[in-house]
Amino acid sequence: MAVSVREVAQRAGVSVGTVSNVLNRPDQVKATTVERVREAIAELGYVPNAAARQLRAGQSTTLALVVLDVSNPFFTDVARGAEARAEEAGLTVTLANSDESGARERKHLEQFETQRVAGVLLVPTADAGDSVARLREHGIPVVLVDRSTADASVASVAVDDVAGGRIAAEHLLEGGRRRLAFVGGPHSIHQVADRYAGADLAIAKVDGSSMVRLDTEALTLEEGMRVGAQVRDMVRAGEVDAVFAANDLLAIGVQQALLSGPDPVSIPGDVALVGYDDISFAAAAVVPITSVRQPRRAIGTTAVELLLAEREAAEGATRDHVVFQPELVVRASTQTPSSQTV
Amino acid sequence: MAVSVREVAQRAGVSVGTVSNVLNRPDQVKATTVERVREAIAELGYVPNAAARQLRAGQSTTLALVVLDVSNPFFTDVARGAEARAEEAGLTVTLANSDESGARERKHLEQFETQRVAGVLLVPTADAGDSVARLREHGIPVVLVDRSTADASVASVAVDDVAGGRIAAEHLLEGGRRRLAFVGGPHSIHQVADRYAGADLAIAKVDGSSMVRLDTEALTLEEGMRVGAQVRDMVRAGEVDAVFAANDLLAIGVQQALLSGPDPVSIPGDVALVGYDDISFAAAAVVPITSVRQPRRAIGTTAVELLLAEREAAEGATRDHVVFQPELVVRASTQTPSSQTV
DNA sequence: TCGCCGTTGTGAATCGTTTCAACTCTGCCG
DNA sequence: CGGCAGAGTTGAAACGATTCACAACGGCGA
Repeated sequence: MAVSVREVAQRAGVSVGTVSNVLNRPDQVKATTVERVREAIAELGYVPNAAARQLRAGQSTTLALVVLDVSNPFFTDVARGAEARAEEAGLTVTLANSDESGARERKHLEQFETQRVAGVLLVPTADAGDSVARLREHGIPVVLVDRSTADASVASVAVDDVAGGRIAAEHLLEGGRRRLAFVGGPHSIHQVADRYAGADLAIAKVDGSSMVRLDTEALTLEEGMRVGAQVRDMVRAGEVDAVFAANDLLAIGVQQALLSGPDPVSIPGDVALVGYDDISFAAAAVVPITSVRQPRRAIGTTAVELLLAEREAAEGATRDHVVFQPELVVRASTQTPSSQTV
Repeated sequence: MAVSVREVAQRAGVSVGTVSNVLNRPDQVKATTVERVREAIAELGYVPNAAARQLRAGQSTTLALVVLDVSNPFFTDVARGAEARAEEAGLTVTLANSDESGARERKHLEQFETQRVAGVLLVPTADAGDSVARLREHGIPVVLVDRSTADASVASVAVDDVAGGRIAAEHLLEGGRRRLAFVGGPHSIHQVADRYAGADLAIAKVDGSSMVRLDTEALTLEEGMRVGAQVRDMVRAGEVDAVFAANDLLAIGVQQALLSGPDPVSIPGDVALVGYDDISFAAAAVVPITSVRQPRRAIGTTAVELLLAEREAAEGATRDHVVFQPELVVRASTQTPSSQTV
């Protein structure tokens, strides 16, 4: 059934070693021989067996990228960046989804370990520590993505979420807002906690400003709408004049809730709104939403860079920790009341 | 470096065959021996090598799912369904993204062929024919997803897009609308063409009804907004009283365009709006959008079922072609003008 | 004691590729 | 004409797990 090098060799009248050479170092083989072998390959429809190749090589040419949610555009963009850079290095990327579940994450990582992947790019859940240690003990390089870790021995690439939270809140404060609401959760997600902490820093610097925390159970549109209904009442009551949402999905949900129903509140007239991630839906919302943009593709490419470096790195050497700075993209949802046509 | 069965065997004082038996048929090994081997495995941190296993077995236990766009919720839901069913069968699913490019699709399929995957679930681009034939010649079962094919010899699972288009248009006509606009494109995507054709059937049955075709270059939010601006003018001019968009992203874009700017038109007062796919954004839009729902998870699970059947199937047997019927989910965007508070 | 059976364990062969030391040519120099 | 360099090719060993024909063992009935 299966066509192997042996048969190709026979057909072309050469040895298996030569077939292998044609496949991997054609310049070391005489042109006419290359030709003959190529023909045999075509005639027999030979396809190399990746498992055998890998067995011999000791490891695969595949990188694993484990993300928290494949359907989140943030992660798909990171994936695209990683794929592009990996391809340059002759590697392939496979995508896996942990759905924020530690158990699923562990299952995937075990799976990847049996496959002897060339490396793992991991957007870790809260309890990834053990799995990561295990992988590294077994010689599989790991790069943590979107998370700065205390452990200096494992490389990471992240975005400064504290800074992101700070610039978002500063922007609102500069626009004259004083009564902020932070929509996000669960706070066990460190990105959420960091963005909140950053915003809190900004609040602390401005007298008379305050921020109330409205927790969500997930970073979804639905949760945004749920909390948005609450926000609407608080805006009407004058308790809140600005909302900072931990991501754009929440922000969009909040906006939908604020704008729908009888007697909607006005954005940015009654309340300003800032999101996080700058997904395309944010720009395309009814009132385009100001958002904090992260260099998504760059995160992916950098993660692969770090992984490649990791493969050479000495045992105990400390690893690189790249931290990108986020950027505020200002849109209609945070125009200052004064500049607003009422 | 690498721990193999040999070392485990030595440590446990048994032969490699026994270690293999402990791993694969523990019930044929005496309990105390199992125990001893398990301990050795744990102490050495042994992890089986998937490549070696696969080389011996002749094929992997991985299914490949190639989709047009990973970030489209439709496909991620299909993937979830497939994963769930595959897991029951002891298989793993890896996800690949063709980005609607025939070249990328081909590259992925070649890659999967070298990996000797257990099967391929393919959401095909226009020019997938050759690749599919090649895979099947080489003994890799293929199931086409989201596409009914003329070729009876390859299994497929699809949704009846013509029926979907028809029920969408019928719903609009029943609501008293007569001047429809179809927003979608390119029409080389068969789903788009089918949905249009289905809507056309409905139009043909109702005197005095018409449908104008507004082409887009892609099924994206941005394209929806672009065409939406056009639609707004046509609505104001009384040329259009209903919009049927080829998918929800377009519908949302159209809605944003209709509602924003000075002097927005009213939905569903001035114009009704129907989308397709029933993604969560559709329900969560400012005016919740009526949409055609497809049984997404079921598509995924069924695709895997067909693939499993395919593996047993005789050479020349004809394959199953499962066609699901879509379902209309009615929301505020198509309330009839009469029942509407003006 | 012998033969037989079932249970448990053995180890060599196998999968398809890559690697590498060794070999064969060819042509050329001295 | 012997020796030699270099290009081109060879073929056996190795990677790690699985398989399977067979061996070892203990128990049991005759």
